[in-house]
Order: sequence, then structure tokens, then C-alpha cells
Amino acid sequence: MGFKEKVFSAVKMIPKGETMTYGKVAEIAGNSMAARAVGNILNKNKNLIIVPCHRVVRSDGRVGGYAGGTKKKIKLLKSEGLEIKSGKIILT
DNA sequence: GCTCTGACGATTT
DNA sequence: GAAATCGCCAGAG
Repeated sequence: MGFKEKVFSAVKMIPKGETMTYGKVAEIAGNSMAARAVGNILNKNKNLIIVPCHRVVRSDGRVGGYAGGTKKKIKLLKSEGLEIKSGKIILT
């Protein structure tokens, strides 16, 4: 199984209403410092429906990017009950 | 098979 | 504390 396959598996296992950092996904995928590659893979595949990639956020609390637009990503996250302030996720 | 790209991350200024 | 810089990796051209 390639690295990207592992990434998809990790993202798919994120429960609704929860978020995971790119670094964490990368770690599960096999490389804890491949966070950059993780985002790159999701972007190129842009499987917004197959995988809930909108639950993947940055380590600094920012939402990060999204193939369908960061705005849409924030919208989706808020829809799942997450609190976002100025593009930053509030973990309670 | 080499080079560029990019939804990141930690450090330094 | 915010902004810029360097470093990292895997995919695609």
C-alpha cells in the first residue's frame, strides 16, 4: 500500500466532529514529518466526497487549505459542531 | 530518473 | 506575538 493510500485510510477514520492535524495523519501514514506531502496528495486527488478531508487541519490550529475552497472547508467544519474563530479552530 | 510543486511544520528574526 | 525563512516529504511532469 502506497503512502497516499495510508493517508486516505487515516483521514477516513477521523470521527465526525473531530479534527486531525496533517502531521498526525502523516504519522499514521508512516512518516511523521511528511505533513506537506499529505496535503499535496489530498489536493491532487481532491476526493472531497470519498474522504472527509475537511477534518484535516494544521498543527497551529488554522484550518489549512481545501480543494473546494477554504471557505467551504470552514463551513463544513462548523456544520459538524466545531467552533472556528478567524479561520482558527477552537478546541474545547 | 531528475526537477518542480505544494491543503505543512518548526525555528529564527 | 507576528511575520519571514528553512527544512521536510511524496507525487506528478
